[in-house]
Amino acid sequence: MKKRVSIHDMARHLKVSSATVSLVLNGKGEKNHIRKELIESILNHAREVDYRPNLVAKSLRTGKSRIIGMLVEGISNPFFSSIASFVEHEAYQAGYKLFYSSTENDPDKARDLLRAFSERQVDAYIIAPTAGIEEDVRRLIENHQPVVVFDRELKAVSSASVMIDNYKGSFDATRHLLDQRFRNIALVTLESSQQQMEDRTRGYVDALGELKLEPSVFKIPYGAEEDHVDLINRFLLQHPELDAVYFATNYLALAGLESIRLLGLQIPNDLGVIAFDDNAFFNLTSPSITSIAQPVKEISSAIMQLLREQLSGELNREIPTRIILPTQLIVRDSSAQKKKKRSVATQ
Amino acid sequence: MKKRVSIHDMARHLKVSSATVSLVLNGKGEKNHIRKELIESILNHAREVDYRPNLVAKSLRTGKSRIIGMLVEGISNPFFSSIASFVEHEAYQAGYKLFYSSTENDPDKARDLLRAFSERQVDAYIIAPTAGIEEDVRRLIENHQPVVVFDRELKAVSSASVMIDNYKGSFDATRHLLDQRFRNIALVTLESSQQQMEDRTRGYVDALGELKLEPSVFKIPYGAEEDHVDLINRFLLQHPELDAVYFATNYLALAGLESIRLLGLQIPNDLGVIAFDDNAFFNLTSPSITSIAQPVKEISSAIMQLLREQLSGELNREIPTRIILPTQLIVRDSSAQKKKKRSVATQ
DNA sequence: ATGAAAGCGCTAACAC
DNA sequence: GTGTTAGCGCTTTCAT
Repeated sequence: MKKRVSIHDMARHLKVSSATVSLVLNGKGEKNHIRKELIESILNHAREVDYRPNLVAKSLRTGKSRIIGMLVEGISNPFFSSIASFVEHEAYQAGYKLFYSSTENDPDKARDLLRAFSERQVDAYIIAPTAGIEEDVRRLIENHQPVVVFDRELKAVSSASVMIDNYKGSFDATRHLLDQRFRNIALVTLESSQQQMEDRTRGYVDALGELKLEPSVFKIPYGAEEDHVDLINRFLLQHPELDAVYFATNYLALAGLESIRLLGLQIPNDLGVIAFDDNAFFNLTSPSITSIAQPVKEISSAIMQLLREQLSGELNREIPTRIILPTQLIVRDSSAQKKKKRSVATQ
Repeated sequence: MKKRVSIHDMARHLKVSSATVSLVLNGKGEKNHIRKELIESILNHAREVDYRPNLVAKSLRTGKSRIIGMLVEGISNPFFSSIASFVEHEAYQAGYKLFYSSTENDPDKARDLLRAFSERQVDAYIIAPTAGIEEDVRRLIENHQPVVVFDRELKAVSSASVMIDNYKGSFDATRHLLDQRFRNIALVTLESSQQQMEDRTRGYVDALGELKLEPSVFKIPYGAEEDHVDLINRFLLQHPELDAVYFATNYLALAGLESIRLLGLQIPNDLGVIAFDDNAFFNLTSPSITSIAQPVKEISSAIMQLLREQLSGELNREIPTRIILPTQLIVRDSSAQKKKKRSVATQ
């Protein structure tokens, strides 16, 4: 194994001091009035021996790592993986590497990963928080670490954050179903106290409330993804009066569509469908699926913008910035206007 | 900002040496005959002040980081994100963190990331290689770094690797279409010299060859995803003789299905469809889509197994292990037997 | 215009 | 049983 060459090895070889080499390699040669030719020869030699700085040593010395740590719920969730992908791209341009990891909604794992990031001296944190890590995030902020929270509000922690307007998105979606003459609309959501899920539920309830309709909320326990289809099957069978279903998040929609297929129900005639979170495939199913799209790209840019402000230290205000982005209703065939017949029958 | 407490701070406070603290904190107190009560009080104090070791310093000292670096093509590709997710889980159990990053199939970015990993002293590498980084990977292996390559062979570099049998998977898929009486089958693939794509093409060509049928391969330039649909549209319009299409990778299938929808073609009567890489949605489209599934979970386990062998240093053989996993053909409606009429008409 | 030296926080060999 | 010490590779101030 060729031993890694260090700055000292090169200094020795060139008969200069390691300080000189360090300065030159960091582009501070000019500024420190080092001879042009010396600069040249140091640069050349470094190239020759394929010098690779040891960034661990550098980090230890400078306290910086040029790494951003990102915590998401699950990287296999397309919403998070596409955000990660956009943010990574922008971070890369700004000279940062992005390291992401999944919490699987487990506060212990989340805490553990946060700790791992902190122990590795990441320069900033992007967090889709899971309930129960309020204290840990608060501590980061108190210690003046750059932090941006997204997707879910962390109640009782005041941080820079990028959210979408879950309430309005949900209200509009429900409203759209009502406009299309659906009247018995169920919401299938997660049994979880996540703020964004509560906002979506409120939006749904309020939209129904305007027409004095009763909500019908089905809460699915978090985890146990393999049971989702069964649970939804059972729910739909127990509620033949329903004429539309609104799925509050992407994987519930997936399970729900599977369930509807298994039960042999026709969309939208037997059951209208709308889903929170758009998906490339919603355009390809028959019928295509109406959805509430989150502005993934805008969310990513907003995250990086808030992060850059903090990293550059420009930001000194005590009130952290909060960016709230609108969702977009994408109307497709699964919410096509109900035929009169059944609509009347079920009233 | 509460200053981070170091091992020295604690040593000073407890009036012992930092070495003692270090030993105790690393669980080597017993072994080094340190008094039970001293151990206790050190542990207690550490808890009290919420001591967080600086792993950067630790890494610098030990040369280890307990980090595995993983390079994938794009984390927003469900194939890679689900592998990442499984590997992360297993790595976590083994006490390693997984940091992943996307190459976007750009050799420069790949090299850059590999370098970033190496500069950060990662303990092992998992690489879905892009063409052009042979040298860099070879160098890692020469330097006795644990490396596992997956998804794509790196010609001319001998490394531990986990592959799937692309040739056979592709052969079987084509064979299946032939068995279903399709005769004019096009392959839509990427214009790329990636080994796995070539293997898939060979499988397709050979299966057709058995019936002395001519292949029809359409190669799409890499990148420019927004043009994929257009390109496929044009290809399909120029080849009305086709009765089936085989998409060589997941996002091509996505674009292809979109194109078929836009052209108003009926699957499978106008056009049979089969796709490499399964997807949760293939079950939900109408008709459902026949696919060749990669054993994602098995691939992930195999990767970690090979990595563990190398990390534990058990493995001294010169011939690196190569694991090849089978694919699975999942027959759905998009490849349902062709009706006689058109099949005859097009001959 | 360049070098010497201190030190980032931690570990491990060796003293005592 | 516990402390001393010497670095890991790098940056940066200060001296020359």
